[in-house]
Amino acid sequence: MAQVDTVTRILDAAEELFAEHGFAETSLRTITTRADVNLAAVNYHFGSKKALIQAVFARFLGPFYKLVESSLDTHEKQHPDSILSIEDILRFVARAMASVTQGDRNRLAIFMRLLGLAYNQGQGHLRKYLQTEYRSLFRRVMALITKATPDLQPVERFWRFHFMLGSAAFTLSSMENLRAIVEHDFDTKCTEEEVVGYLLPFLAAGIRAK
Amino acid sequence: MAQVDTVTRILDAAEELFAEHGFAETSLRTITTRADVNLAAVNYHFGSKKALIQAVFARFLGPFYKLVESSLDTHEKQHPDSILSIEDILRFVARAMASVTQGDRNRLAIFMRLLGLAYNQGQGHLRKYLQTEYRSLFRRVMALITKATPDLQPVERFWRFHFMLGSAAFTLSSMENLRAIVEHDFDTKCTEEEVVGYLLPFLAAGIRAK
DNA sequence: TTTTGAGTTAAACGTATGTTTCAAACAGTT
DNA sequence: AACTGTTTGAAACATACGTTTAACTCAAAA
Repeated sequence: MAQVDTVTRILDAAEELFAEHGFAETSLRTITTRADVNLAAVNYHFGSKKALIQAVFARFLGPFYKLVESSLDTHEKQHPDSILSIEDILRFVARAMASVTQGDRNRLAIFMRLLGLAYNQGQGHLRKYLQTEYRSLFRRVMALITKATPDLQPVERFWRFHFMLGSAAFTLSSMENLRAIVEHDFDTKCTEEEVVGYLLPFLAAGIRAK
Repeated sequence: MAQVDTVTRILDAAEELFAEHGFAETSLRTITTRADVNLAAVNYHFGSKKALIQAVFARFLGPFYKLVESSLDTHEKQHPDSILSIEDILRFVARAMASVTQGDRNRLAIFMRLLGLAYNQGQGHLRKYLQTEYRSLFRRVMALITKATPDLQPVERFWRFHFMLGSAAFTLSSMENLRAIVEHDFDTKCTEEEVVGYLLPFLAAGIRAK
């Protein structure tokens, strides 16, 4: 075993490069060079490029999944019959995300960009993967949102959920660029937390519209 | 000159295929085969694949830009001192978009996908092209939004604007996929207009939050 | 000490890509 | 009909890609 696990080094490099350039635009040679690892290592450890992409995802989504689940579990035990507001739900998710990406500032942006890419890039094998692996979490959150918005038609709720997802994925994934613009145009710096602080009320008001 | 202009046939094919599979995943051979045109035609007429992508984009951008500008011009002449509501502004933009894409689903999707890519693909060639080409229109729309939301802090308005942009870009660019899910999960079909009809109130409520 | 097996390495493989070439076909003009 | 500039066509080119191969390393087991 090397100083740092070869598998980990590959995942770290792939994570950054995928978020920066997209999947198809990032070659295994670029990844293995950045990871300082032999080209064949990817196919040896992961089997294929597709599998590597999924592994990059799994490394985020696994902990994220468990964190949301467990925090919802403990909350439901402590407050068995409470109905969470939209803001509460979003805070649960945001807290899990912040916790998973903690340590690396760029990691939230990377996570979101990967999510965005997964949704509308490639021939959808990632979306399929996401939907089958994380269906139960999706359903659970969706059920909470349903309780929080009882007057909404199911189809419209579905769309509004994805409007929220889109806002978050798009904005947070290009947060660096946008923050640079803010600094240039308004002479102000925005922390990551501030942006999320702006985002959540926007989302909550949107899903409650009319 | 052929039955239908070679250049047009290439653009049509590229448009569809880009929207369906993304840019890197669509080869010139696939495009030229679909367009029933010789492989070399792309490099002859456009110079390179990059230039083709920009040309596909320009075909939307030009008319869209002019349409928004002119419809805002005529409105301002007819109602010189009126203040547009957020809904009004969004409707202006949506109407121009619908008019440019003229009912073709894929065209709206690719327009949005290009927009999204141009925005957060760091050093992409599309980004510069978009920013120089779009700047004055962006400023004009932003000024209208400012008048419609006088109580908002400039920085927060900036972010909310991009939250809106994100919702639209993300959702509409993966509309095909999402509509398929809706059809499967809710046994209902959604027209493009219905989705936009869901979207606008969401955005308006979001930017007016609190 | 020998054997074993997972891990690494450099090189090669086959394929697909964007681009270039240059001759042929074409349309318009003289 | 002959000429001219533009467009098309089939083929080749150079390169980059994901993947595979086979020789090698080296620590731990036998």
